[in-house]
Amino acid sequence: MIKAVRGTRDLLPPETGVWNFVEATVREVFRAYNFHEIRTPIFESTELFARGVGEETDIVSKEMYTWEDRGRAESDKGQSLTLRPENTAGVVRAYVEHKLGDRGLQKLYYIGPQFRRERPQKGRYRQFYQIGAEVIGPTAAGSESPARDAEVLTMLADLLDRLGVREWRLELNSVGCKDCRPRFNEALRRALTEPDENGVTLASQMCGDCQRRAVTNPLRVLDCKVPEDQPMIATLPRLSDYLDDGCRTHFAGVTAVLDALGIAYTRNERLVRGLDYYTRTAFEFTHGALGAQNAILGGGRYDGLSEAIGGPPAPGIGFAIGEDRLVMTLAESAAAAGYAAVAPVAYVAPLGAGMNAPAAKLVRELRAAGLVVDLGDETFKIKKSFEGAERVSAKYIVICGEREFAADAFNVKELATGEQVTVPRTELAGKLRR
RNA sequence: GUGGGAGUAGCUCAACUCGGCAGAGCACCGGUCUGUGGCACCGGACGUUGCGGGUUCAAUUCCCGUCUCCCACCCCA
Repeated sequence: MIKAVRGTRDLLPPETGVWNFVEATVREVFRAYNFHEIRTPIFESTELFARGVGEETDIVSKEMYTWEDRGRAESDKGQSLTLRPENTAGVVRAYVEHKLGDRGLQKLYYIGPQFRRERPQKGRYRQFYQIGAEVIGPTAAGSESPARDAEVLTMLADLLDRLGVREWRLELNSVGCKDCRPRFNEALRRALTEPDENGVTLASQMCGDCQRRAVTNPLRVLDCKVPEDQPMIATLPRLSDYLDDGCRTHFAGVTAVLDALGIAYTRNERLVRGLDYYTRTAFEFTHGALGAQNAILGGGRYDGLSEAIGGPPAPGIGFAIGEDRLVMTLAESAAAAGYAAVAPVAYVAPLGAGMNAPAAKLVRELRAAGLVVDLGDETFKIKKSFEGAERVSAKYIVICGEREFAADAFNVKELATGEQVTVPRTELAGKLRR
């Protein structure tokens, strides 16, 4: 048997109803904040991700689905293409390519599959779905303002509340900018790798991963979870002490709005993000029901990303929601269940040879009237038609035999009560609607 | 990429310890019941025991390999 490949899966009804509920709610909430949808290609030039996401990140260095696309002619050199591992780089590429900055501040959102070749586990798939949004534009359009960060965070809080997600937590930090972060990085590196009076470095006493990170990416030492390392991490320089005035003021601007709106957050000094492009504001919304993959969504500001891929200065802030994980937290949401459980109002049961055609005509009329109607088959015995109606949870069954079509009036039976009435064709849609 | 657990009917699970015809419940299909359902009874189909190899007269069972899922690390959403 041919099966879905490792790390991919089929989404089946009724669960697809929950996904539709999520996406419909997303579109509604994002629209209220005046975001517009953008759809970018599923694959892009490999170079986009190498430059945008960062050559040194795990995503680019070992998790991408990359292949050589053959050239047009035999002699042409092929082009390296990659299935998108995230969507921000694609959106910024489109922003640059279409000079969207000339139209002012852009508020864009996307919903779609992303691909990373990781070992699958709960809440982690090789094809997974992200819902994301980006605010990006020229500085003059206000793209750098902390008001935009706060607006994005507020929108997310609204979305989670509207979806019925309970017990989410917002963790917030500022990771500094291209000016102050290198200073902090250097201080961190020194603290980790400079020998003390006994000639011993701090890093050498930490776990293997941290010893490696101390050299390659000291920032990541901060979110090490090895218990033995925690006391040593506590002695390291604090990012907040190294933020320059601009970053400090910016962060204060974000929290001032959140405080005024009563949106709860936790300052997490050790929240650093894995993609190179993040600057200043970094955040995560977490949820307890997700096991080790507890981040429902993450995001932050990326003021240098446009330049990194060869575009004009275009500060921005965005996030990505792990839709698979979000749906997991919605298992008990009444709103999602209600949305998913839409049943047809009626099941039309043609009874006897030659009844399929007139029944099809009748059903088409009802559907045109805006009703959700299902249809049986003339070969079904009446018992089987009732079972079919039960199976799809129809409210009514409409019996359509030769007698009914002759009289142009139909027996309508409410399945739950057993109540049955005869209704003329012209009044049928009205009866079913009640 | 690393470590641990698990794969038997569409679903939930037995049988495995100590090798001897692969089973139950639910679901499915048909009938009793020809145009009024849900119940009941009777019957049916249920399977390459994840896949491949080995040991054996005989393997779901023991051994080896492999794949997939789950959990954790890692990473991230």
